[in-house]
Amino acid sequence: MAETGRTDRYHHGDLRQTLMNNCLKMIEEKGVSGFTLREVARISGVSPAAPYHHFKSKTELLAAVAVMGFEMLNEAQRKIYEQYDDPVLRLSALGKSYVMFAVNHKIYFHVMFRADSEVLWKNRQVMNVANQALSYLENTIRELFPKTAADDDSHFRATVLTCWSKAHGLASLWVDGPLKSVESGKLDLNKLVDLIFSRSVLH
Amino acid sequence: MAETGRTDRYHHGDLRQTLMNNCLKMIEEKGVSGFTLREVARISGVSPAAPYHHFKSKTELLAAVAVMGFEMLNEAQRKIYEQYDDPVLRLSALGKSYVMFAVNHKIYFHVMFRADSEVLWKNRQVMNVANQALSYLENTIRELFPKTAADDDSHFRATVLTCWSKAHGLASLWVDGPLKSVESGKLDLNKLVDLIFSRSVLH
DNA sequence: CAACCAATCTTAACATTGTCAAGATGCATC
DNA sequence: GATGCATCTTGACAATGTTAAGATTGGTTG
Repeated sequence: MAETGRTDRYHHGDLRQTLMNNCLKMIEEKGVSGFTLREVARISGVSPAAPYHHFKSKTELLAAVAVMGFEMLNEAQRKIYEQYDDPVLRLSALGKSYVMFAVNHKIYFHVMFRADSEVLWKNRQVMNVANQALSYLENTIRELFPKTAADDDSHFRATVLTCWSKAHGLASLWVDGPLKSVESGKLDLNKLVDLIFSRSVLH
Repeated sequence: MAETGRTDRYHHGDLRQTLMNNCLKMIEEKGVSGFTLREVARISGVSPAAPYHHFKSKTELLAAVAVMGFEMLNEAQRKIYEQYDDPVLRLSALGKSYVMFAVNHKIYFHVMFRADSEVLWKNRQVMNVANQALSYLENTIRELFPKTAADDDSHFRATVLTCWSKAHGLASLWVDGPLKSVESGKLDLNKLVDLIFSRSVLH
């Protein structure tokens, strides 16, 4: 890999952002497990210890990238949310948007849901921003299942999860490998997503 | 961790199996990313280089565990397949079984779909055994969408993927963390799975 | 029974990694 | 111009994945 991001000799300027960018670059080339703090530092033109002034550990760098990814996802979901009025249309559009985000930002999706998840989901910032992403889906479905006073909302929750599961499952299978090898490349993702989310999504 | 599996002084007997067992034990305690070849060797009462006579690399140990997991999943799916005659009932039972496998064998599921997937899915044995797991689902859905001669089976494929996605998505969200923190522990998984797979699964 | 052989295990070493402590450097502020 | 704080470096540490070369074993063959 080429050296990137070096500006001065000593001080850097925006090392934090540079590290995150080169982290993504490296994961793209070598995979999540091939990602190395030392090499990211090397590529950023900085000593192995430098990143520790911006991130507490290797995992926290990944967490920061994950947060960035969730913010992008949230932004996409928000746009969809505001674009549609009809809850049903909105719901399928949200699902499509979710899958498309995963496909168009594989590396982010990897880091968000794959890399070291046991540790990742203990990070509060990650949890908060992930919760926000979920809220768009919840609000949309809430309109379809208005909460009655003494109703336990298990039906509501189940619907939220069904929708989330379909989107997340398809995204995971597509991005994480199985689908690529198992179902080969014959499938048109666009058509597929349409089919999955167009037909009575609620059931 | 305690020392386990040591029998003789030099020769071991079934080191291969011992390594796989202790690998699972270690992942259970320290997570996938905390898993270490050297410590697995240590726990198994063997030198750091010994595992290399049974697995080409650390990743191939994980691949072997993944294969074992898929075989267990296949076995479970096969039983369900033979237990039900009606394709619709069979379908929802297969989905339920898939999720239940993930929940009851979290560590296997982790290794099968999480750990180092970029590398894992290049292993042929993994691909084959994963394909077999998929076949139960495909055969069941095929009965519901009989193949007409010149029909492109995009509808069939989409249905397969919808079902797989729902099951895999729910399993992933449940096992991998997000659901635990985001939706808290208020949900009864059994009820949930019933709800998701009982209502017109095909749509 | 003895000699051999292939499988299995060990010891020793290598480069690399994540991380930390101590010190150097530069920017801003008084 | 001196001071203080954030930022970066150097140097070190233990741990890891992996390999090469040699020791040990049990089974097979003469």
